[in-house]
Amino acid sequence: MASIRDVAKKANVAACTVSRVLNGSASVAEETRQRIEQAMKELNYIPNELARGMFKQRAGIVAMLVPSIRHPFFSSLADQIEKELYQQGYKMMLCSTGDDIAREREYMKTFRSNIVDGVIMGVSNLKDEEYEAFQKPLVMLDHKVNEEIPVVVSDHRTGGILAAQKFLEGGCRNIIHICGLDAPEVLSFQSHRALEEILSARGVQVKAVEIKWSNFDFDGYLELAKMILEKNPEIDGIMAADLPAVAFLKAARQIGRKVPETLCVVAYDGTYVVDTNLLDITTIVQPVKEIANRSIGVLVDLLEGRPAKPAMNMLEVSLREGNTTKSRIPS
Amino acid sequence: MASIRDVAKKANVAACTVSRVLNGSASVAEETRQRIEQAMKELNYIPNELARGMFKQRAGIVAMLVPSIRHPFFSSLADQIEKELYQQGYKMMLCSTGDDIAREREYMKTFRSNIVDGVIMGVSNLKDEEYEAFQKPLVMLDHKVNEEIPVVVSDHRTGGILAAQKFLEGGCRNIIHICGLDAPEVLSFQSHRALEEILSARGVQVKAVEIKWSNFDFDGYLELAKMILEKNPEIDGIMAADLPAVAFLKAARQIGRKVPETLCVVAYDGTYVVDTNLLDITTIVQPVKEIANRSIGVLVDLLEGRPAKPAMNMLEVSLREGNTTKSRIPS
DNA sequence: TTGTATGCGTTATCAT
DNA sequence: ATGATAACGCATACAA
Repeated sequence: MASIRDVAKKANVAACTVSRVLNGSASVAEETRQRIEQAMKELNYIPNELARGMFKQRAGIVAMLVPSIRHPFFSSLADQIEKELYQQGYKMMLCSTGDDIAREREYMKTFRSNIVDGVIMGVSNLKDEEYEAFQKPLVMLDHKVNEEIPVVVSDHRTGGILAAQKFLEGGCRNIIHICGLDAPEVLSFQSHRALEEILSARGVQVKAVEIKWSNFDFDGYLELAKMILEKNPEIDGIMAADLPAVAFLKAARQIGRKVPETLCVVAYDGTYVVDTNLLDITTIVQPVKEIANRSIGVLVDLLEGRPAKPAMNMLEVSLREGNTTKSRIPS
Repeated sequence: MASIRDVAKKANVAACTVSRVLNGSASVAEETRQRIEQAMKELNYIPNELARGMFKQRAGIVAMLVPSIRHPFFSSLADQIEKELYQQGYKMMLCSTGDDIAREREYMKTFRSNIVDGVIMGVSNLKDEEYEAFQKPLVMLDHKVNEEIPVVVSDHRTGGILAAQKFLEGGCRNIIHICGLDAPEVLSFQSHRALEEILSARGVQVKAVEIKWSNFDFDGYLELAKMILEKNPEIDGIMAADLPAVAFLKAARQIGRKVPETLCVVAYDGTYVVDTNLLDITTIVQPVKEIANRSIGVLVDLLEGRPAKPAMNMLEVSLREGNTTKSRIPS
């Protein structure tokens, strides 16, 4: 690999002059510039970004950590984030933890070692102190650590409210919500709070069933769904992320439960998994594009030392009405 | 950020002694080691990988370039590749081109600048010379440049043969194959060759319709499918990647075409998009895990200077039989 | 066992 | 307009 000094030698100048041509950082005589550009071409020279990064204390890379790259929500989000980063002149390093705490911790350690400039955390199973001890710009998704670290999150409370209304309209009495872990800092759990608040006030039963996102095994979801529906015939409403929601629809069909007549299903996320389904699924849609845009906006501001925006960034969800829920109670 | 010299100062030793403790590269007195480890802890020291990489001429990062991170096939593959890389001690940098040639070229340039050690090319729209001029280990997916650059590819010819058999069994007479571009170096086109060879020998019409992978817009696929089915009522067989295949199934249902009675559909890839469908879709399955394993095996061998394996790595596809095709011609 | 000197490739500062 | 020098943080060869 040709270095800047090889180019300098070939063009009969000092290395720093080559550097000046490279960066346009100072005026160089036209004739000298030509010689240097010629030499760069002949040597097929490309600057070493490692050395550059070392000098500038900046790698030009942002890491994103997710539970699974395959997961449709995270792959859609990562796709958008990469696009945003590209526009801002950064590269993305996408890593996945498989929801394994040790791997998350290990990656966080790697990220501190100057290989990346900042991190988007799409997974967060460590203790708050560990995020607070991270000494670089960090943006958390769906997880509030404290008042300092920026967080980008969908308005899950509204998501829960919208879903609750659908269940009420459908006259449902026994709801199961397939969801993530319950912890005060896990903001997506707000959807469950809202659901429960509204529905139990109307005497509707709501039960949470916790699963891990990274157990991203559709057949497993399908078995779970079948088991739940068979063991609990009184269940008449399901809220779940796109993938488990689809699993319930498939399970319902297999055991002969009619949707939406005897079972209402609301999917949560709105990835292409709902689009590709033959049914038109009622869905709470997270604004993936806006999440990506806001996350990178906040992170790049931090990276480039611009004034900080508010730490809490909440974005609107929307309801897409399909026919896996009933619009009105038949009277 | 504490540097190795800060640690050295605190522990009253020279920097190289700290380095020795870090790497276990030479014996250090037990008491000295303790002092150093203590100092590292107190300073919350983490080695600077940029500096390390600069010295070692190695970044510990492998790039993967794909047309779209969202695409279920590529996100599944990227997920596996990341796992394989992690096991081998490398990080992955995942980038997408949106099938834009300029972006692919730009990324290739970035990848040469010592920021990554090698590249997995999941997209390849440049001229062969550009890949040949790349001076680092490269593994191409589905694309043969020459006899030197390693390529990992599914046995698409067999894929085409398996599909052709299904169409023959179903008595289909007019097939449409939704596929990528036709070029000698694009190996996935072999499936089309095989399909045509076998079917036209039996007097079955086969027509190729080219689409771009990155136009990853399900509604667009759906419109296309509806248009094709309505304008060509004689069509009785479809082969397409998972996503467009599902679009055809949805379109068929919308315009009242019966599957598999009057329309057979074979999906190609076998991502979870077919799993999540309510129908049981006949599918040619690419061995994603094996592709990832072989790709990284070959690449890491190159990176670590081990003897090169054969350049051509072809992996077996399999048929998963569903009920979007007929098993026997009703006589 | 430990320390000194040097280089990896780049760029900023200061000098000419 | 151009060059010499030093520094970024680390790891090696060599010396002590």
